Amino acid sequence: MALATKYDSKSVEERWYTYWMEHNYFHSEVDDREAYTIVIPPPNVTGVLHMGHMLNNTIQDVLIRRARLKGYNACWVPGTDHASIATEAKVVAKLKEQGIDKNDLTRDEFLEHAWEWTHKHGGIILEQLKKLGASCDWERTAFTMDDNLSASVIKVFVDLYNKGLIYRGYRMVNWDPEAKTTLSDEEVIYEEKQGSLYYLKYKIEGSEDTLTIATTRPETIMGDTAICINPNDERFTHLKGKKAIVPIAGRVIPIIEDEYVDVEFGTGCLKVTPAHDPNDKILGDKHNLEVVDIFNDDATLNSFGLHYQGKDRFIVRKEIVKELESIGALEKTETHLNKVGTSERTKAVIEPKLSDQWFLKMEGLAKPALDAVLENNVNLVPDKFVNTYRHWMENVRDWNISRQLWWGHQIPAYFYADGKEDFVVAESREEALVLAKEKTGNTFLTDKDLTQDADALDTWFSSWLWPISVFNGILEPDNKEINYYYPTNDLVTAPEILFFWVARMIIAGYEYRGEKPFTNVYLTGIVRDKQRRKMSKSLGNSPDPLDLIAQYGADGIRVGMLLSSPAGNDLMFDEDLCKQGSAFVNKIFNAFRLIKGWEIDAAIEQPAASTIAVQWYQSRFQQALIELEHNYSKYRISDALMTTYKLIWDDFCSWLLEMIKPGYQSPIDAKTYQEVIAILEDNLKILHPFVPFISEEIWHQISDRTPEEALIISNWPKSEAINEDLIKEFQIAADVVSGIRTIRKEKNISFKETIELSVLNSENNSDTFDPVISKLGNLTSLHYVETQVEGALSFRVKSNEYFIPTAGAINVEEELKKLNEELVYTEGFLKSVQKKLQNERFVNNAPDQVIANERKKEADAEAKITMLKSSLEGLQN
RNA sequence: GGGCGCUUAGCUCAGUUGGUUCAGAGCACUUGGUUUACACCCAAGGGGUCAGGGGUUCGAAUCCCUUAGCGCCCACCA
Repeated sequence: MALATKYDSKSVEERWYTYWMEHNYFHSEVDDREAYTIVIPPPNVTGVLHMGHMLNNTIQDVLIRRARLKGYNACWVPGTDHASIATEAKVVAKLKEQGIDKNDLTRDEFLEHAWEWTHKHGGIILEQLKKLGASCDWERTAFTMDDNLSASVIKVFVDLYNKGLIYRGYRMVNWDPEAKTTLSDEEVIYEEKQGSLYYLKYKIEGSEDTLTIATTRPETIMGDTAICINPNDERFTHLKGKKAIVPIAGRVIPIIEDEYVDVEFGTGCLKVTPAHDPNDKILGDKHNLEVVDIFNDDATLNSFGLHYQGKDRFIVRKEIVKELESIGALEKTETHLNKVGTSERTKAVIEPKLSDQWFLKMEGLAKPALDAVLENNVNLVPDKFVNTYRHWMENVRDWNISRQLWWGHQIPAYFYADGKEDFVVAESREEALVLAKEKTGNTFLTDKDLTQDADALDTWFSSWLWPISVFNGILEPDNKEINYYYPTNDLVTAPEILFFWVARMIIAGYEYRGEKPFTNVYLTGIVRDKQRRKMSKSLGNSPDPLDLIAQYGADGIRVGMLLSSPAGNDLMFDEDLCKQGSAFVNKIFNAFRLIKGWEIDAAIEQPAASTIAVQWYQSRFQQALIELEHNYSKYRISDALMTTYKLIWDDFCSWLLEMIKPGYQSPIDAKTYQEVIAILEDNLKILHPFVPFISEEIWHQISDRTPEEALIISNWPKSEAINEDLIKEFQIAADVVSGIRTIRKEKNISFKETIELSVLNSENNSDTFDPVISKLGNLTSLHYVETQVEGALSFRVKSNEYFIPTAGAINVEEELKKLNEELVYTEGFLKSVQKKLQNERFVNNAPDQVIANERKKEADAEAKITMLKSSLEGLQN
């Protein structure tokens, strides 16, 4: 069948993905092979594919496909995350469009909408991954709110509570007034903002004196419960024991002393608002201050805000400054650069807020997870992240795991009777009731007396169990799947979530399996645009991955993404990389077209050039195989790709195929053909992880294959002996060919015009590759001579000299100049080598190998100088 | 403020324990090439004081000190 001249990636990709699915190659079952497992970092269930996913999943697919070829039982578990705050925000927004306010719904009604949304949009991203070629075991697709995964989360919560590790605390947390939930510290982004520092005057009680404090948040004066000075500050000795009056509010508050106050900053007087600043809270606790919370949940002022009640904090800031000014309480305003915490999701400015939250004690849990990384039981790639990891784990703080959201796993704590304080924690309502009866001794308690805590758990409280829960290892800790697939092998994810997720998975792994969750963590970089800006929707600088796939083909994008993305380095994405990727795919396709087009003639003997070319390539291939092994073992995926890229493009296409290519419309001998097909098949195997589609396509074009013979489940090429000498000899031949081409170009001798080559052989080099030189140099003849050839153009490779006689006259001047330049360089080189060798300390200290090399360099240079000199003489005569 | 890391060709990056001409790769660039797989191509080229300075050593891109610039993480003074 005739091959199309253009490679049609779209139809090929659809065809083979369907074929792979139909034959269930991605599916893994427990068997007696060794397992190789990856769990996908679950994308948000309602998310869409972005460039970061593309990079991340391409890498995972490369790893999993290679493992499959290497004979492992490869299992890549896909799935999605319920992403509690992100999804809930989307659902709230969508309801708003329909004129529905979340606050008017019951929890169950809201969840119904959320599920509807999830079913509608959920899993789109997984469909998109299929376009990329991701060979996930789709039968195992998991969701963090699947029944068994949810049950796992609840079981773990109860267990940790019973171990005394989960507690309830009234703490200052990050409050997102827009989403009306708390955020973990990691979800708060600090941004530098130009703000103002306001100097406010407070009257001293019982006198006409005032004191001045500096604050960035004048609206919080309504919550002031003290003024604090440094006891060592002599400026304020007269204030000790006095009281101050809050402007506008008129409340009287104590002046306290604490060394916490920085004498240098502002005026040295600090207003203390325990409800709205973490440090003030600490001061408040220490000095037993009253806590006055002046905000509602949406950051408008409550009744403590007096006439500002109901107004937003930022509006109040402006208005209150005016009022303070009008009553003479504003001394001055200075500009001030400060860092403002904002919500990662809603961008709202975070309000520190005191509230009842659930916490997990981290210190003891973190220890084994820290050791695992420090002792290399878990490897971070690149390892520069180890320091960051250690720093965080050594300073880990308790994890606030409750969120004031509905979408997610509801906290299994049940309050009973009238109290908001008394509760039991249980996996089910029924158990809770039993426990509550026991605890209270009140056997008349009924289900109606129980109220489950309204909060949901932090999303990460389910995803930290992911490598275990997808194999149901929490609910059935001894099932055969978890025992077989766990610990998994590699995790591929972004460094941004090293602590959010990776560290916590390691913690959960040791706590619930007594074992790490994975051995290697490959941290990808962030995908940025050419100006180094992070790709984001809001900047509009992120191309749509599906458009790219349509344009360049999935294979092309995969190559493009991998071409310049060493682990941990950001990837500067540039569509030119995709062009390069699809050019590579095109190159592979055309190499196959060439081979496929050859007519075989069994009667022809194998030409000498072909015999040697094939042997040479086989050794080169083996060399590359070793290099690949090395690259993969270090997770240097882009290097592995580059090794493959150069092997195919340069060695296979530019050298091997050119060496064995029969003349125009001439047939090829059967032996060479067979050999090159075998070579091509091996090439396809190492190409497959990077370009799965075209490799499978060509594999089947070579010959008809049964489903059992598909490339995706074939075997990685075997390693064989390498003929190093042959590779070295070839390199010399290749240099000779290059030399011929250079002369042709310099002297305008067409590449089609045949020429003759004479070799003055001073070193008895092997003539193994002479047929190759003849063919690629387009020579009429190649012969060895004893003396220099006069009236010929010459060049030198190693210590041999090559002559190309020309019809026209030689430009003696030019040749002399060239020879002289070469001579000067070689003499200079020799001099430096000899200087080294004459240095006694070098000869005494350097290893023998190094000295031997220097001696060889010396000898080579001397031989070359002799040759150059005699050439010069020859020319001058 | 504390900690970590980076600076090599126009761009993105390799460079393993200091020692084979070690100063490299890919892309980009320049020049030449149209029947014979591929112009998404072939061939031949140009290009770097390895951020600056100092030191250790027979020998430094590689080790030490220092200066400058950049990045990340943590904490965060109202």
